[in-house]
Amino acid sequence: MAEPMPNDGRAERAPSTARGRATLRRILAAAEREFGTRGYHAASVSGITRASGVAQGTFYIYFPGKEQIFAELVRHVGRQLRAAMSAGAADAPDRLAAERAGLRAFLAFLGEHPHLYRIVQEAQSVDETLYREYYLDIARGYAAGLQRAAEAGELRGGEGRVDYEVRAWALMGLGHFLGLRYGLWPGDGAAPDEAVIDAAMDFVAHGLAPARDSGSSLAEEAR
Amino acid sequence: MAEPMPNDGRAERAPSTARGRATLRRILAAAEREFGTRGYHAASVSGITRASGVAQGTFYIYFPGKEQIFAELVRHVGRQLRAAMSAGAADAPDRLAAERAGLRAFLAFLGEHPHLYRIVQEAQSVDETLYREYYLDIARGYAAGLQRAAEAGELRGGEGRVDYEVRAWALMGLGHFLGLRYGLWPGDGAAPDEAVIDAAMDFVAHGLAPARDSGSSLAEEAR
DNA sequence: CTGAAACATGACTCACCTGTCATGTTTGGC
DNA sequence: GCCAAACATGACAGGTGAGTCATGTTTCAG
Repeated sequence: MAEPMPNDGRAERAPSTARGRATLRRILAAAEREFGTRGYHAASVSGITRASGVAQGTFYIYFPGKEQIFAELVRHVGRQLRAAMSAGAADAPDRLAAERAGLRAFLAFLGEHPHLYRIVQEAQSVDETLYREYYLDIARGYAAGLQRAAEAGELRGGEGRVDYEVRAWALMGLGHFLGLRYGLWPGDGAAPDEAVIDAAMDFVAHGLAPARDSGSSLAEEAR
Repeated sequence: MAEPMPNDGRAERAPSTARGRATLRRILAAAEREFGTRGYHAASVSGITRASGVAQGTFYIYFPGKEQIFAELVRHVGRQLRAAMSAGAADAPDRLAAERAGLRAFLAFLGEHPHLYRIVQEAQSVDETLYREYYLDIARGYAAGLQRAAEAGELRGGEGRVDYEVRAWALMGLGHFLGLRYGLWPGDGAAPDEAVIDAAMDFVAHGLAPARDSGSSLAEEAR
């Protein structure tokens, strides 16, 4: 215990002068570029200070260290992404339409800001807790929304809390991987987005099982 | 000649003596532990050599550098994971049952070897190409399998190549995220795996859309 | 106007790590 | 049993980058 904690005591405070606020903004902007293009480990604090035209020591007036500014950026990108998706899904007539609009907005965001999403993903190796919280947090609201929609008759009902949570994670994973494949990785015969979205929503809405309960093999194989 | 080329000419060769093979094995085993527990960047070649009881220089007899042994491990873990999933799904009666068995095997693998999957995921920030190839490769086979199953009437048919590819990516993402949530991240009210698998397969089979006909999903047309 | 607090500087310290190389030691084919 | 090739050693060169600190400079409330 009692290890030398570098980032102790002094909680982060907002700068109190206009000059301070401007400097902070420039540091954050430079950090976003630096982390986004070079990745967490290749990025350097000196790179950030150089790019923002600020001295090495100035950085440490605003952040205890490299990890903390990174965490700040991850949370910031998360807010942006959610805002974009909410905006996209704002006036959908029902929940399935909202899912479609959200997926479209997500893919669009990745296409426009690939380096921002990269920052979020890097959190996985830089600070697993941060990454976990990022998704646990989204999942909570997501699952609740799905349950509400089910109770409103817009989706098939689940059998319990777990069902909605699982669906939320399934949908997040689905979006994430389609985002990787069609949003971040160009070429390789990437299909036009609308076709991808149609195919994805067909799956989301109806699943893989053959049409109608033709009594086919819904094998309830035990263990 | 005499240009100082770093990792030139000499391709990686298998050791020709028993001693060499043993040393290589020990280095790989230590590297798996080192990368798996500390992560790529915190891991060090010196850590690997120390843990394997081998001198610093010996490492470079077998690998050109840290990145190369990491890539080797990623591919190795990939093979293990696929083998485990194939084995799990081996005698499934139909494609949906195979999906269920594969998901179960995947979650089990993560639970048993969390640090191995971590290695694969780290590839994302260490060598994006490696990561991309990992999934593109799996997706190819996956999509083909889904298409075959659809043509055999075990799944709903898609409208074209894109549909199957999208489904493959959707299913990989679904598995990945359920793996994160229920395989790698303990606590937080993680549900028992069978319940998770049931919920996941219900979604995979039927999607989210409300049942159109009045037929309750509880009615099981047993034959 | 003034002085204390906020902000800024950048050379420097310290820790760490990769990859090399000159020098041994072991192996196994013949 | 011999010897060339394979394998092994570990000190070290060379590089990087995070975080510190003693010393300025700017701001703004009073």
